[in-house]
Amino acid sequence: MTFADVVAGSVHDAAPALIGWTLLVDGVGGRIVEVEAYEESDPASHSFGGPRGRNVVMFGPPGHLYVYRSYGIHWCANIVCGPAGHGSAVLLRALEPTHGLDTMRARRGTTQDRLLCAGPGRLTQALGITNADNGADLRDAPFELLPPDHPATVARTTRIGITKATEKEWRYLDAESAAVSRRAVSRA
DNA sequence: CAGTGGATGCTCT
DNA sequence: GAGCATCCACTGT
Repeated sequence: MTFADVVAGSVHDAAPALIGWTLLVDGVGGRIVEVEAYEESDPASHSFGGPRGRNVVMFGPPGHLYVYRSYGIHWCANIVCGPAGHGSAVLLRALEPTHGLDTMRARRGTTQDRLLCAGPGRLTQALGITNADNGADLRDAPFELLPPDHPATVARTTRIGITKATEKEWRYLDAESAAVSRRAVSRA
């Protein structure tokens, strides 16, 4: 199963299948341990209501990056999934840091390795992903995607930080990783 | 530990 | 002008 095959499928198949892949930007990054799925029919999704403004990348080909600014401060990164034109994407919420730890510590200004990539805003800061990467093809440099070296135990919960469609269990995480932004058991 | 509020910019399902 | 797919510093137990 190549990365292109994974992201070409339905976002609901692609999201859990992406857990365990390693994402690197210029050789810096880690193992994907937490994602959320968004699609066009989903009121919580930026693609809800069709292609307009910032969301046009979500309706493009799969395997590209969709980057947006969150709360005026942070960048958040998504991988476009599904057949082109479907407006679905997977939000990257947490990585387990494996490559270029010193670079990530410097960018994040912290020595707390547990929080280096635990959260969508932290992750983009650690990898140096910004608006300039919006629409980039993840098959091209400086990006690299490496397949899982061991199978992950994938857990499923409701999504974090949204106010619409909060009942959908479209958040997927590695149940055994300590690098996730919030544990599977912590429920409101 | 938990809970609260400020920072900050883009979109307007 | 309001609301937001967030994070951090601060407060009070």
